[in-house]
Amino acid sequence: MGILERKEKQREEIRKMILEASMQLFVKEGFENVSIRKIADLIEYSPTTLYIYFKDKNEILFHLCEMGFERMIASNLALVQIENPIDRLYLLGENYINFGLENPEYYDLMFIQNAPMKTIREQNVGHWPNGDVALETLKHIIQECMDKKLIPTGDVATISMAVWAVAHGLVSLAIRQRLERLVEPDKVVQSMNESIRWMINTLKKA
Amino acid sequence: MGILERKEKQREEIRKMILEASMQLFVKEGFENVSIRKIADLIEYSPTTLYIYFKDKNEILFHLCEMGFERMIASNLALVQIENPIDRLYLLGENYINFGLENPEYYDLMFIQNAPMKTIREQNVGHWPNGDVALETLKHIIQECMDKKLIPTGDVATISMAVWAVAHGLVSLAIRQRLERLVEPDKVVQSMNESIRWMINTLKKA
DNA sequence: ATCGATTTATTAACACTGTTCATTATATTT
DNA sequence: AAATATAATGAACAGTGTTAATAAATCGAT
Repeated sequence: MGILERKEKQREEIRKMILEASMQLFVKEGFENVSIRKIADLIEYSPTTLYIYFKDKNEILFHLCEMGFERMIASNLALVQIENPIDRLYLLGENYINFGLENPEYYDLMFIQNAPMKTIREQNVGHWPNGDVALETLKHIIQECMDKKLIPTGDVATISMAVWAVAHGLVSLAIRQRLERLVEPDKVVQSMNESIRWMINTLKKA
Repeated sequence: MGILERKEKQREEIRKMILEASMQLFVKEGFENVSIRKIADLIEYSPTTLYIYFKDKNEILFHLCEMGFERMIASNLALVQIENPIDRLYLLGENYINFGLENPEYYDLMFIQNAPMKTIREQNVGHWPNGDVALETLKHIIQECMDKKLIPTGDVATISMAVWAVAHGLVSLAIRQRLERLVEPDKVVQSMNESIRWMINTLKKA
């Protein structure tokens, strides 16, 4: 049955072409400028062809979202060396914030936009491979912090939620220009860093 | 010059008509279904007429956003009675979260969407009346908490940022279905409450 | 009251968007 | 070679925000 395999391979290759063209548009012109027609133009296919390889635009955005997570996970890789879990937690947070500020378009897709979640929900097995990996990293570090009594004990999910919320809150308010109402625009990043530092410090003291 | 006044009044009345129709669509059919054409249909004007009264759609969305803040500010009014500022802070957070969960569409416009901010930036005097009022409330309570040494001291803006970030992080992750990855969907709200409680407790202890 | 100017409203159109259907072209199987 | 399955397409639907040109109504001054 080598022929079916080859067909499947060809199919996968075109899917890859579509996703790469999408990503090219995405990084160059931003999220809003990724349209089915523009992707089709880039790979010199007709717009309707994309619907043979993907259910809809949301599915394409979902894969772009997963690519974003790959980047983030890669940038977290250096953290395994740090032994003190609370230092690791702090650096994870720093990494998260830097990633968000440096890749606002990816961040948008990963944590703000509805589109990727729609695809996940439509798959009856709600698969989110890379997203879940990133969350597991957080939970693991939090668990380690609690095991070593470095932060107040509690339910892992609950505390992970709180910590994630701080980081996401800061990043999403920042990239949506809401923090400029609290401090001057050119001091937003600095204030964000002070905020998490203050937060982690109060966490440690508690 | 009573004639110019009357003209201004008429103009303001049509603006109001437009905004009321927009809000009607907004609360009934949600944010995505507010289109220039639908608003125009509702008030039985042509779509282009709206551009005589508003610069663009963003400006209409900005006003809807302000209406959202009015609701939120109104629901915060009961807080002035509470004397202990940390209790007031806790209730403010609770209020914020409840508002977000009960009015996700408004919340979206107020804290997530770019559109209203675009209008604010385009006004050379970046006016955001109701948004700023809401932020002042938060800052004021934080300041009072610090004055009475109920939370660790620091820059008001920085700490306000951190506190806002927790609340906004929770709400925005919730309404964008991201928290369902951390706990089961039907336990999200409960976990959110536990999260802020844990957070405020560690704040108090520190 | 009429003329000219200004304001207000509309029609038509532009340049897009995601998506579907019917049709054609290509490749595979019988 | 004919029949069948797959892949690709053009045309179209139903919508989006927005603008330019045009018509209608109102207003100020003669």
